Amino acid sequence: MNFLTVVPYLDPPRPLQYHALGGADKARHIHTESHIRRITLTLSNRHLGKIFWLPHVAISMPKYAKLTDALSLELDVLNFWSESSIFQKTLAKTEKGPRYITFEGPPTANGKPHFGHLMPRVNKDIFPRYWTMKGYYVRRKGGWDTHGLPVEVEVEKALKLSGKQDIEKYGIEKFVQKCRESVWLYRGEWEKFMPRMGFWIDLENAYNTYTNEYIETGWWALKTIYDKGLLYKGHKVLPYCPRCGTSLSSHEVAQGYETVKDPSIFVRMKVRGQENTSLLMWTTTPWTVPSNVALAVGEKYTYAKLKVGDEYLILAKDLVEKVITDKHEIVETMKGSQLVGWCYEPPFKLSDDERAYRVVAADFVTLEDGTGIVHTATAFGEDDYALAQKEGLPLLQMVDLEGKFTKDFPFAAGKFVKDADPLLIQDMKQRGFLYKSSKYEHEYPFCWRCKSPLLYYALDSYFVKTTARQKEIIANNKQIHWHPEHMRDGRFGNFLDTMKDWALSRDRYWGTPLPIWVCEVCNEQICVGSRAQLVELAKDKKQAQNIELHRPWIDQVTFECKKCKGEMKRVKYVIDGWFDSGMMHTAQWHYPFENQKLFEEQFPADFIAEGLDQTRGWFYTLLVTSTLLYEDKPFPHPYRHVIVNGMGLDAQGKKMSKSVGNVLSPLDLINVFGADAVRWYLFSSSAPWKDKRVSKEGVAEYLGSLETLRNIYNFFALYAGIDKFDPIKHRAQESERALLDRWIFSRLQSTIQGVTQRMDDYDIVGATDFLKDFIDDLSNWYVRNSRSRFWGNEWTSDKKAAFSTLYEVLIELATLFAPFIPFLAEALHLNLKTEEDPESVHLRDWPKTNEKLQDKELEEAMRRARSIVTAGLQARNKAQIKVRQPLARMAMLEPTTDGAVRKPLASAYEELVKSELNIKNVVVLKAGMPELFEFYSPKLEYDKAKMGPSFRQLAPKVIKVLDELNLEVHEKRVEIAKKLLSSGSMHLRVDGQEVELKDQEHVKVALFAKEGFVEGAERDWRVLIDTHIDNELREEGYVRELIRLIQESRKEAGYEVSDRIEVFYTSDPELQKAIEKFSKHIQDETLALKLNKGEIPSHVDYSKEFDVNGKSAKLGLVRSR
RNA sequence: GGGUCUAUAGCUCAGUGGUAGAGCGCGCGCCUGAUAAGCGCGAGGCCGGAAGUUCGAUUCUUCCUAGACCCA
Repeated sequence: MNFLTVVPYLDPPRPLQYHALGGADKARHIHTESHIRRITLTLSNRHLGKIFWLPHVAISMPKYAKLTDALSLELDVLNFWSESSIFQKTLAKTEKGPRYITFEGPPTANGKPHFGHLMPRVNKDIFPRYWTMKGYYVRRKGGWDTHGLPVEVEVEKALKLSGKQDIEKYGIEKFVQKCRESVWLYRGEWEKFMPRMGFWIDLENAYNTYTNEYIETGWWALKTIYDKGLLYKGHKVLPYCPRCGTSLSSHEVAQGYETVKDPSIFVRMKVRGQENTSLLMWTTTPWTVPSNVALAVGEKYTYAKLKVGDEYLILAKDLVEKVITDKHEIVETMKGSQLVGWCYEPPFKLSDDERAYRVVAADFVTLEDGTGIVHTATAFGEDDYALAQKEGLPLLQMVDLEGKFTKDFPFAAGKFVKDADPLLIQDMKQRGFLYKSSKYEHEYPFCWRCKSPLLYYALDSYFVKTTARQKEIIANNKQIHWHPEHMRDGRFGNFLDTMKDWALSRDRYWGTPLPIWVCEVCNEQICVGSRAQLVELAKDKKQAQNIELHRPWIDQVTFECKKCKGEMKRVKYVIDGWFDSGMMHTAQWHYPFENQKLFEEQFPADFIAEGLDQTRGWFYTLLVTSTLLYEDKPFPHPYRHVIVNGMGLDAQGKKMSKSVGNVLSPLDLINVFGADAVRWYLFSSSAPWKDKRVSKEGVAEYLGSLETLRNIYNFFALYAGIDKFDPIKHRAQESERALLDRWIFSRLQSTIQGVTQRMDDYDIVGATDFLKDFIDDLSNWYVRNSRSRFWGNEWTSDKKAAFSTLYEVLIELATLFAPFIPFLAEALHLNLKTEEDPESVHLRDWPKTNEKLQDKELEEAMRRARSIVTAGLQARNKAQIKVRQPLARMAMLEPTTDGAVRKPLASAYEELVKSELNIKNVVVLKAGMPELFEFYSPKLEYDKAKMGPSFRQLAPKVIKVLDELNLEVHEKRVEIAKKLLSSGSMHLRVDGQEVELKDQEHVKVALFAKEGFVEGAERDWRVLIDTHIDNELREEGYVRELIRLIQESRKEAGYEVSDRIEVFYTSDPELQKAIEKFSKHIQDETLALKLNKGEIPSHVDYSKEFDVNGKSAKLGLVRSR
């Protein structure tokens, strides 16, 4: 059953493959990757002459093929998916089903995919796969974020342009064209990366934020918001680069902080009406002093009036010692609130406004630095600006957009502000306003592009009045299920609580143009909400008909003002790119212009996923736009569940960044371990929202379960292949299933239940825990104990049961694993499925728990059996008797802890325990049973603390007697213990007096392993093994050892599992006796047709001398034909 | 500077108001018709630091330190 013919040569090169013809299971793959240290070419002799080197050629995958190399497996599976259109088929299958909605947070394809893109995408893949298998139709429309400043910046770099002047010189039209091309720079990489990681997404129908349709929906939204009165023009203080002539986004500002020394000046502000008295103000930006309009104080703080020399200075009392180094005395203290309303004389009086130059209260005043009296220049700080709004202060703007003083300030007109600092300081000093000056070290933002110091600048901007709907937005958020939960009221909730209006406009080129036209004459304003409206209003309708909605073309469209017949022109702005991506819930469908039904069906999303850094980004913009637009829709929208993933850090826990050079590309990892391994690592290592220290070693640590899964399958495949197992023909009836079979089925049901529950709760790591536990049980208990059941020659009902069970478990397990590791799951399924099964594991239905097969009692009983085995192995370990040496008997002490009657080991489990521990008989001991003392020796344990109160001065003597009794011979102690247990008390004669000691109260019978026995314990089980080895046991031990040695030799000789052999041997006489006695058994076990005693002939394939439990033997093997 | 999160074994992480667990790694041993596997045992931690609440704190509170993210 081959499912594959040719695998295309995918980038990067697949590893060289050595393929031995004559058995796919003998194939070995060699990687050049360093993680595989050992290269094994242990091919059997027969194959050695037939090794072919076949670079880049696929191996076809027969039924029950051995799965070895994850990379070729995944490439094969990718090929299968694309050739058989499996993704499309999963969609077709569920088309009539209920809807499960996800949104794709669009990436920008002008950067290469990195690890930060992989992390949310594995989450965005697993849930759609899961819900699809549950019968839901999960449309997975892709999307591209193609607008915005980052794109412009990339293009500027590429064209070596710097700033807006350069761009305009270059030509906006040409520039915009370049932007449009630039966004697809790495599209090819993205289109390779996403499928390679196993991410199923519909890229053919992906939305794209720069299309006219997408923009039109944006316009519709803006118009809707405008009509609600929530779009307005205002001022915003923004970090601004005077050289580039643009404001910077917060992200850009964050990149450019540097520690610098700025002047630190203390300035006297002379109080009006008070002789010789000044408020002492502090600032680190002398150039803003001319624009000062107010001083801010904290109402609650205490301020002190000082006499310094012959003048009076006022500042916060707590800062006096820090600031005033001259001799001084406090003459008066007052609250900040008492200062409010005072007027003062500034060094530069440039405003005639009577509201200027007074003291106001502000809550941003701190006593950290300065004087507690804060310089307020309303045009140059966000706090200052807000204060001006609140207090009605005038706006004094002495600096132009190039960062130079205007002619309104003749003293330094035309000078760049930073250059004017020394002049201003000098001037204030001369005129007696400067109290003192020094240097101050602090963090200050610089333009990351040109290194100019940024100025905080009040600029015209259009705003969305989000604060008008703050209550609704918060209420909406309350209904959203955040994972982790603390996001809702923590980081995200706090952000909503301190929400500010959204500064929407950008004085840039490549973005959705703000659809507002303003009359040049009368300032009449129109917000356009559609292309149709644009045409209707345009002077040149033909021009507007098919216009490209970007700058510069859209700027050419003008209207005639209905009021004054003047010309209306579009404002020059484009809008924040975040508005685009935040509108994807609607704009991806070009709603409301088309797709009405589809939109209603696909809104809101059941689930979205993105990184923690999107808190203020996508999570916020989606929520805000949706809350503002859809006031009638029930909360929550536009998403119900959101999984926030942490960041990808390097192995040292540092953020990955290009400049540090610690970036690990996702493909680097995938090409070493495969996508399944990377996915499994991300799913199972820790909760999604934890930061991940990503490294090859880290991924390798989590390979365990996957390798075990592959090994289980390979075990099955080996025998299924040899015996030509047919799942239909050899299917065992339920009644034929053995205890172990019923157990693993029950465990499987519990696992299905657990995984389903966790996945329904969006708890991925919880789901992987269930899967890991099951894999462990399946491998270490089911397969381990069932091996011999797969070996028989005849199709007995037990063999059928074993094969059927493991087969059914594996195929169900592949189904459960499918959303997690889609490749390996698919490969397993392809190898296991019958004609009746769907062609892909991803077309299967999600398993349902079959309660009939679930038996909690059975699972618990098996746990007991396993505990006993563990305890038994522990005892063997202690006694230093290996498992291969059979032992006569073992005893288990039935647990009675907590008074609860523990279920003993049911006899059905006895065989399991016996074979695992290689022990012939098992005895169950109950407390109080006389047989106890065949294995255990009793001692009397006493509690000194209780002796005193009961026996007073006799107590020490009673203790002494008890100690002596404990030194008696075993038989004597048994006698005492029996008496105590049967009568509940014991009588001692001490100092001529008779005392009675009560069982449990004064003394207890403690049990210790009798000589010749060794104890082991696990959970509440105690187990004793009889270490006595008689001759017969010793002989059996020899035999078992010998069998193993022959098996090992067979392997060394390179024989097939089913080859018949002939054995030659010479040995120690004692050993020889045993061999003769058990020859039939040895022959059966090793497929030996003959055991020849005597010298090893020279023609044997293999011979070696061995030490068999201290006796020497020499073996020689020949294959019989 | 502010907010949120994190800090537990060498590594990656669980966990609990009663002084701690898993997986991997390491050491020792075992098993082998799963062999690039499998099993058992063991060593390893004053649960980031300090203070408080409490009979008792790794767990709750506060502060500090370090890291991450977001905001300034």
